[in-house]
Amino acid sequence: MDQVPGTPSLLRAINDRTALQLLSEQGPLTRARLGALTGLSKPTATQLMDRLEAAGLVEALPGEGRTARLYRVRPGAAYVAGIDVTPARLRVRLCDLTGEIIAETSLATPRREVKDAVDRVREALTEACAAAGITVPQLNRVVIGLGGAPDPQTGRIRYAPHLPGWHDPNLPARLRSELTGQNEPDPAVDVENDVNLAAIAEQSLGVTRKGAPLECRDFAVLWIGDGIGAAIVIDGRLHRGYTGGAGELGYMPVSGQPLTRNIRRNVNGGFQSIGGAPAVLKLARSKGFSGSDAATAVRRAAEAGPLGTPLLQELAERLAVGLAPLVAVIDPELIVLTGAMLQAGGEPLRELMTAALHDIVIPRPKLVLSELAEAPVLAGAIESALAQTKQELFDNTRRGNR
Amino acid sequence: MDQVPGTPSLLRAINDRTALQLLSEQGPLTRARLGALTGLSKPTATQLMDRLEAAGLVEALPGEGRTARLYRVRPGAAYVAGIDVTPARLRVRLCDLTGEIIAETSLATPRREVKDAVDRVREALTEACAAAGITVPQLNRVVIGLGGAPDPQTGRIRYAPHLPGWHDPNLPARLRSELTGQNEPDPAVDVENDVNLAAIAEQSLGVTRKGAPLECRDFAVLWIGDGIGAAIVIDGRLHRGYTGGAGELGYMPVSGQPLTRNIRRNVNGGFQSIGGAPAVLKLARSKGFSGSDAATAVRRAAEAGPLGTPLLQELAERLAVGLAPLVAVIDPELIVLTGAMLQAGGEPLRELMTAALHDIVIPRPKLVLSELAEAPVLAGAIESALAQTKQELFDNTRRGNR
DNA sequence: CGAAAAGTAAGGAAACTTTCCTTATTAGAG
DNA sequence: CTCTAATAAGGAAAGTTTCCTTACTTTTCG
Repeated sequence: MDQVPGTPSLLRAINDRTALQLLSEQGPLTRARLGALTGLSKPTATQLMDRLEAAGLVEALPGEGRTARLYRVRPGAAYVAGIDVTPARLRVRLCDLTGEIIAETSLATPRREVKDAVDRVREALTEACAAAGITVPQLNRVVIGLGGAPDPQTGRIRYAPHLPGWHDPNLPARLRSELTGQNEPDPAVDVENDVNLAAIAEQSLGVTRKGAPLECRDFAVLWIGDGIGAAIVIDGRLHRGYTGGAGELGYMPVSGQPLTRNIRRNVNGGFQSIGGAPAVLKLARSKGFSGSDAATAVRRAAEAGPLGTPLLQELAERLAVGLAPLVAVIDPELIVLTGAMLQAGGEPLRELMTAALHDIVIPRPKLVLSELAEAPVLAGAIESALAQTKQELFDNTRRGNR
Repeated sequence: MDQVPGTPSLLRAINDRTALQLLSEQGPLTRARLGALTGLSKPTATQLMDRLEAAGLVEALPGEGRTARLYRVRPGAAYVAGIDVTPARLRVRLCDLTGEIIAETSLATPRREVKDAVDRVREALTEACAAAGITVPQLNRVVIGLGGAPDPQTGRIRYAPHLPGWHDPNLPARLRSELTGQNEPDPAVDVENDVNLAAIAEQSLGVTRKGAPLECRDFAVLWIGDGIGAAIVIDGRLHRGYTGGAGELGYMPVSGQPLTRNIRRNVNGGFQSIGGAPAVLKLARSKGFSGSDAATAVRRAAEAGPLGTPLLQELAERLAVGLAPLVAVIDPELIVLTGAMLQAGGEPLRELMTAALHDIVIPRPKLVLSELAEAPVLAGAIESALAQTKQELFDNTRRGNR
């Protein structure tokens, strides 16, 4: 039920909101242009800008004399951080409200030392903030991506046996309260599955973004790197699932493999036992391709022309078998392929996978390679943090001015 | 982007809309009560009622003198029809705008006579309308449910080999233009998958409805009767998939079965070859239960106590194998079981399925039997038609009064 | 110098709120 | 049983908020 009555002040809230949205999407705008885009009249647009400027969310670009003044979102109105957690290290990226990167650092995980996750996050953030010339309490939101899925009910992180130090059941609460000193504001902290963040990145910056030739609001992302995972976007929104486990295909039973029972105890079986890195590395060796890891071996096969086809064909068929249930269940318009192994397989693997998939299920989604070569998880974390932050700033403006 | 500028008349549209929503959800209301529910003041609520009454959408209940007048949605402001298409017959239900059933008829399909689908729909609707004392052009919307999936792009019906006469590629267009005479308005016609309609019925009237103990906005419906199908509701909205094939699990490859290639030619294999009616009937016979159809055999097993357990256990394990990919992909909060065979299996089968499913996938959704014993597809068709019709009436009011 | 664009001011329209008044019903006291 | 006071409904008038239109001034640029 809409508890919000349609009172006139609701209008201003709506208009302020769309104005800020437009400013952050389309860059600097004049008052007149903003009026045209929102559908509001010139005087109203002026009032609106004055309000937003007074609230500190918007600033005028320095202009000479009485030329049309350009306004933009004030970069320093908020800062956000994205963190990509892998077993080897924590990568941190800091951005201002416009999405400009203001610092990027990396904190390696020392061998054999299992440090508390909260301490490591604090350390990493402090270092990055120092590099950017701001402080941790100035951050509005921190989004942490990792190879696991936080349960929305409990906050506990599941599916992440490879990340020691991240299984404290109070982790979400502690991250929200122990990052800063006593009297300083705490940034909001979200923990999110890394593949989900990659999907957010695809939707705001990648192949499915607005305006791209493959723009779409219903798609899946298949990530195969060290692990296997999928993310699902439905109607433009990420679908996490009730326990946060949507798209966790690694343990899903697949055709051609014997059924694994007592799944919570058995770590083998399911899709990962035919498509996971160890299985693929073994397959590659049996087909005559070697490498230190599966992605390397696959890359060699993809670059070997016809010689690599037997390996790629077998791999494509295995992956299609894992993708088939996803296609039958949600019938996506598009599946974006990413992660080290799929990137390594490149176009040859993509083509073979498409053919193999279309042979075993009835819907025929397009398969495309991700174009986000560089740090999709970090990019998604930043996008997610910015989206949330903007939302909050809009709402605060509204409340403050009522 | 919101192209609608936040002009004051937008407010009235919003308020009119929520008012009608409240009236149709909560039954007759006084002006004062409506004001309280919407958060609007008394005078505004009065104006609003006057507008809606003038537009013919609302009427005052006859009241004596100066007691508080009760207003309700005017039943005759719109009529809708739902049709459940099965190979044996067409069932038609007619309702007024308040959802009251005003007629219900059935049209048997003559043997060996493949009549055009449009003709049969027209015939069925004409008969039902005559019984209700209205005419076909008075219908605002007709929703047709059948065991197949219309492709949203093309409108063609797929996955429905059992319905001859329904494969005309122009069917959607013809249904929209050939049901009435030349100068009469045509009702809007939607063709929808029957399991999807059952899911809509669950959400508005069944176990997941608002206020029910198991209310939820993310769930799946598993339907096993003559065929196998699933429907997926995410964030309260039905997910149909890009080609309309979401939840078509029948042809999905499953663990323990050999992979079926060239799926568009081969009609065997996949989930239906272990969980479909013929396979289950065969299984039942091998376990000593007979019956004219699979549901009957399963019912006997469910009523046989421990004697039936071997059959039910095997059946539960098969169905769990088919459900596992759905759970791994979307991680629903709840799965509603319905359709003749699952209803026949009842609580014993549900329990065994729950245990079998929890043994092979990590998320543990609740499995519940549908409580909609009577014609869920028809109920869903009516609900769907009413929802759409209300939407349209609201918008018309807005436009008309602007 | 004149036209176009940007900013500003004033008056008006649409929607909602608050406040007050009248009228009818209802409950309780005599 | 009758009268009176409280309560609730309906309605009218005045005031707010938000936006729009129109008209005017200032500045830039051809």
